[in-house]
Amino acid sequence: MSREHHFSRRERQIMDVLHTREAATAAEIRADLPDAPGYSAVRALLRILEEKGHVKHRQDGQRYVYLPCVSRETASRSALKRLVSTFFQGSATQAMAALLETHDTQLSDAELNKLQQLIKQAKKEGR
Amino acid sequence: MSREHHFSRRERQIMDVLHTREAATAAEIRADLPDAPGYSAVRALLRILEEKGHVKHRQDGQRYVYLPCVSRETASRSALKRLVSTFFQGSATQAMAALLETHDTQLSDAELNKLQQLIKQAKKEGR
DNA sequence: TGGAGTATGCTAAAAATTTAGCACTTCACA
DNA sequence: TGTGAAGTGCTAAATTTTTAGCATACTCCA
Repeated sequence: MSREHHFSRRERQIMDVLHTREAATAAEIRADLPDAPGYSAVRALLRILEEKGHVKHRQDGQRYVYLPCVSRETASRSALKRLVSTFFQGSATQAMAALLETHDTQLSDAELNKLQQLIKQAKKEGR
Repeated sequence: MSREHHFSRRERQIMDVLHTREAATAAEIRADLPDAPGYSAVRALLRILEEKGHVKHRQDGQRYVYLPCVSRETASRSALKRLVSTFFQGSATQAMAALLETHDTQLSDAELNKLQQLIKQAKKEGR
């Protein structure tokens, strides 16, 4: 039993869908899946993910709505961490620089201001 | 033949190792792999990855050194893009905020200054 | 020169993932 | 009230992934 979240390909795809949507039915998940398989296949995967403790469901009327066990925030943090360590030698700054470059055309002044604010705050808290 | 890089679990692990190290021999890769399998297994995977065009090798003396076909920069961009869209509804700003929060204790003033600089620059270029 | 050490190539088997199919339940409503 | 639509549970099969094993080549050096 390995500790790490070594999701299989489909498992990861499903987890991604669940994290972007927060919650979804099997049918909705299926709709978002690349090369979507049959409905039963999705449900089988969900059952497995549930057994492994990565997903839970609640009953909504007569159908199931699935959600990740881990909050989006937690999951995003660990994903960021992995990404930063894989591609940026652990430097969050480099990662942020890359984000700025890639998305610069889409970032409004308002957002840039917000970032400046955040950085100022970080400076204060840093000492 | 699907367009997307739907790596299998091991394939992804290997690609990650290759991206962090830029280049590595089969033995080195194996050493970095979680739950490392046998040496032949790693080599087999590398052969597959090479067939699929994700990895190439050059001969160094009498052994192979493997490298990703795609530069770290390119790969990191697409990884960031995916992550931002999965967890932050496409908002790079939110992702950067998360990076600031998670790593704030580790960010030196110097780095924060650098970031401020980058943001200023983005502002200028933005208009 | 010949044996240990370290490589690669290849193939087939083991294990895991992924999938479809069938049986059954519930609900809505004609 | 009975028929279709939409859902779930479960099982077994198809496919992919993952692995080990064996044959072979090359280098280094005693």
